[in-house]
Parts: sequence; C-alpha cells; structure tokens
Amino acid sequence: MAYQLHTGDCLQVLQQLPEACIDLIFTSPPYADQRSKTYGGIRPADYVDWFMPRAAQFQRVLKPEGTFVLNIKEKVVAGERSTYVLELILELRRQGWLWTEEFIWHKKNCYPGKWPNRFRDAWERLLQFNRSRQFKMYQENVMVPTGDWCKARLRRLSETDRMRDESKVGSGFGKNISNWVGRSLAYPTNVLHLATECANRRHSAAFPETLPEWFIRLFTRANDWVLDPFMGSGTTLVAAEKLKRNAVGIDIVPEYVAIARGQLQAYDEVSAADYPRSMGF
Amino acid sequence: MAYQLHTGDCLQVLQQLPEACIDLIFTSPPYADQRSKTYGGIRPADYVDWFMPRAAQFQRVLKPEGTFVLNIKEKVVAGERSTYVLELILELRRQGWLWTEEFIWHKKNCYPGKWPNRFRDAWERLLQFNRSRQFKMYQENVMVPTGDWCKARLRRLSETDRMRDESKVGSGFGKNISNWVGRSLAYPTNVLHLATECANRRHSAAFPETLPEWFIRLFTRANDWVLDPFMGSGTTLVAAEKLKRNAVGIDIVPEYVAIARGQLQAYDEVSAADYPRSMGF
DNA sequence: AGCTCTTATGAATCATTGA
DNA sequence: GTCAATGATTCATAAGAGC
Repeated sequence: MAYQLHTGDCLQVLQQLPEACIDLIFTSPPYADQRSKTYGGIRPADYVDWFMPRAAQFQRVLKPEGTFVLNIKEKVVAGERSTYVLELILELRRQGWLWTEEFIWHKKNCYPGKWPNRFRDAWERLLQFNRSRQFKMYQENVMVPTGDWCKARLRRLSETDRMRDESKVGSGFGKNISNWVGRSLAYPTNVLHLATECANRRHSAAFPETLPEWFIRLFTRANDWVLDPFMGSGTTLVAAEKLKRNAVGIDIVPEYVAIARGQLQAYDEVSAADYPRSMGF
Repeated sequence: MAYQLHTGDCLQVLQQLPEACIDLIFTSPPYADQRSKTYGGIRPADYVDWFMPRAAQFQRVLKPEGTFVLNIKEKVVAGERSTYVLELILELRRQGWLWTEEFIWHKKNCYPGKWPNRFRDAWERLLQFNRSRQFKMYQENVMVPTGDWCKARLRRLSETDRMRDESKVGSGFGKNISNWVGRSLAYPTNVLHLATECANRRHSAAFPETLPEWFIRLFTRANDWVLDPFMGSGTTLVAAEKLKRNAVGIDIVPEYVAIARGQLQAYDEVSAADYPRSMGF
C-alpha cells in the first residue's frame, strides 16, 4: 500500500491535497496546554480558534461519505474540567459537521495518582463527525466473539494476533480456531476497553495501535485512504499499513516524521521478510 | 432516618426549602423528548431554558461544600447526538457552578439492538458540579479491592520500585512502601462499571440502586441530607435510607411519589423487622 | 504450551517555588 | 498579580523472561 508523509502544519500541507480524497480521518491532536515543548502548547482559551481552520481543511479533503474521528480529552484547570472540547463540538457543528456519535475509550491502565478531591482519569473521548448522514460503516469488521472465555484472548484485535492464529491453523496448532467456528459474533458498543501502550517511549502521547485499528476497520475497506493530520510517531499510519489501507500522515515536528517513517519501513521489511515464508517459499 | 416526599415541580417545591440545607443532589432528570407522556417531553431546543431556573434552586438549597451530580445522556436526533447537554454544562458554569468532573457510567448490559450506522449506547454521563473547590469528598468510602498484583509485588519489592522510590525521596526508606503492606483496597477511577437494573418496570427511567449509592457514599456521611428533585420511583431515596442519610424527594407525577413511598415503607418494614434480630433481641 | 514472576510506564494532578 | 517550572504522588496492564 502507499503512504505519504509530510512535514509541516496540516493547515498548509492539506491545501495541497485534492478535494474529497480521504475516507477516514483519525487523529489525536495536541491537547490544550499539553506537549508544549513540541507543539507550542495551545492555550485552552485559544484552542477552538486554533482548531477550526484546520477542521475546514479536513472537511474539504474528506469524501462526503467519509468519517472524521477525533481523540481528545479536556484537562483540569484550577480544579475544574476545561470546556474547550464542548465548545469545539458546538463550533464544528456550526462549520457543517454532523456530530454523529461519541465513543468512550476506557483506559484500563490509566495514570496513577491520588488527590484529595479527584479520582484518576481513566477515559478519553472519541468524537465521530460526518459530512453526511449517509456515511460508510462496516460493522461486521469489528464484531467480537461472545463468551467470557475468549474475551481475554480477543481483547486485543490486533492483526498480529490474527496472523499468529492463522499460522497456527496452517501448522496444525490451531487450538482455538475450531472453537471459534460456529460461535456467535456480537456487535460491540460505543465503549472501547483498551490499555494504553507500554511499548512506544519515543513519542510522548502515543495511543495503542488497537485504537486507530478499530476505527480503520469500522470505517474503511482495503485500498481506502486514511489521514492523520497530527501523526506523532505514526501509530495511525502503521495500523493503516497493516490493514492494507493507503495513508497520509502529517506532523509539524521533523523528528516525529522521521520516527514514523522508521516504523513504517520497519513494518514493511518485516512484512516483506515474512511473506515468502508464509507462502511456503 | 428522615425522608420527605413532595409531589410537584421541583421549581416550586424547592422554594419552600431553606438555603444551604442539602449535602448532595443526585438526580437523573427527564431527558429531552424522553418520558414525554409523564413529563410533557421537553424539546431539545428548549431543554436548557427549562433546566436553568431549577438549577438555580439547586444552587440555593445546596450547602457551599456540597455536590450536585447530574446523570444525563443526550439522545440521537436525525442521526446526530443532540448538543443540549454540552450547552447545559456551559450554561451551568455561567450560573456559577464549577464543572468539577465527568464520570462515565459504563452500562455493562445495555439495551440490545442493531442499527446500520450506530452501535449500542453503553454509557451515560455523571456530571459533577460544585459551588466551591472545597467540597466534601470521602474517597475511602468507595475504595475497591486491589488486584492480585499487590500481593505479588509486596512479596519482594522489585528493583525498579525501590530505585524509583529512592531517587525521588532520597531517604533510604521509600515514601509509602509501608502504605502498601497489608493493603487490599485501592481508589477507583472516574469510570464506573455497573449493570443496568431490570427490576423496576413501573418507572421508565430507573437506574440501578448502586449508582446513587456510590455517589452518596462518596459525597456524604451518615445523617447528611440527600436531594433528588426528579425522584421517579425513588431509587435515590431508598439508597439514601439504606445508608442512613436523610433524604428529600420530589416528583411531579403523583403515581411515582406513591411508588417511592411504597418502596421506602417496604424497606423500613424489612429494616424494622431485621433490627431486633440483628441487635440480638 | 501454559504457568508464574518481573519490569516498564502511561495526554495526570496538585501544591509549592521562582521569575 | 500572573504565569511557568519543579517535585511528589502512585495503579493496572502487557510484554518478556524463566520454569
């Protein structure tokens, strides 16, 4: 599959893309007052004004039947939750977006801490926006097996697990696959249970690969185009690549673009090396 | 414990209550366009205007160090999530409330169903508002058992734990290793996992008793006063009664007040019958 | 394979200190 | 005053190593 990496502010970079070429935008922008050393730290009061012109570009490049998924969470300021995310939702609607749904990402291993009048924050928002009510959705791609015994096994819907299981089948070690056959599948809900990533320490705000993977499966098919305008270390692009989607990644920090390129190349090499073997070569 | 039940619109009934007499308001108001047969079905566009004068009364009767917890979820209108909850939060802040936190109630067994472009809705908001940053909170009342990791970790403190402690504290003995010894309870997060209740069929919007119970334990002590201005079948009041708090319940529908009174009396009778036995009589 | 045990770490929050 | 930087606090999960 093809991927393009761009260094720069997505506000400018996206102007070079044609209209209506993207099927899914999945992104986790810098939250207000976070990642200030790398992104300049947008103030909560300025956040909506900073975001909206970029959202206008998202709207332009997204296909009319595409989907825009925004991962964000407001921080606490002076003992209160900031309201900029609420204001952003209202403003995006005024820009013409439909606020179709709000998914909850339950972070099972959230950051530790104890405070006298607050518990640990264990969830983030995944806001789904659309240009039209007739957006594309492939629900069967994210169905989960029912029953507790396989829940632990399939909590991670990663492609590597699937590949490993398939290889087990091929080699005669398919212990679980036969059990799955005939098991009823169920549709998930709008609450996702995923742990935060423990592996990637080169980017300050990486989300687990299973998060973009889930939405890429739900809202795109193979050869569709995925965009992450705040790419970071490229987790969204790696997930897209593994799922055989095309991808466009943008980040303003050259170091992150380099990391993303490295991760994508590393995957491509592993993938290329594995391919002949799995085919019997 | 004492409880008062009132039939009427809380906007009027609350005006009879003195100022600053309530420690916790826990309520699940009629959602917009829901329960239209009983509450008249407030339109989404009118919801904030309908709610705000009642919120002003909540603010008046709540103690300065008390807490207001609002259980609410926006419905889907024309394929989109309504925005009246977002607007309500913004408007409540303008009224002087602090939006301290947003808890998520994850409904483990949510209503079944399937739609072409939407999954089942498995969560609701529990919005915490306060009059002051110095509100009362009794975290130890809602602690949950820790996982097995605690025992394993304490058996032999890992090298990293020891190094982290020493590097941060400097003293030879870590800060709270002693706290961990023998500890079996941990503080929860802001995500609650509770099943929905199927028991009460006579009221259209019943939540499980564990939901108000959790917040009553967290924000009040025995003999404190709990208010539910949209009482429904009285789940909040029963929870308060069981926890030996005083309670005020209001509902505009006489039938619901009757149901609530019946549930409270049923509990009191059981409780009274148990009392002598449990005291050894 | 299937256990146990070890280890790292995650968009956090608050109070205090310093500019 | 306002604002920025620093230090202290601390739990669940998954990957990996070992048996």
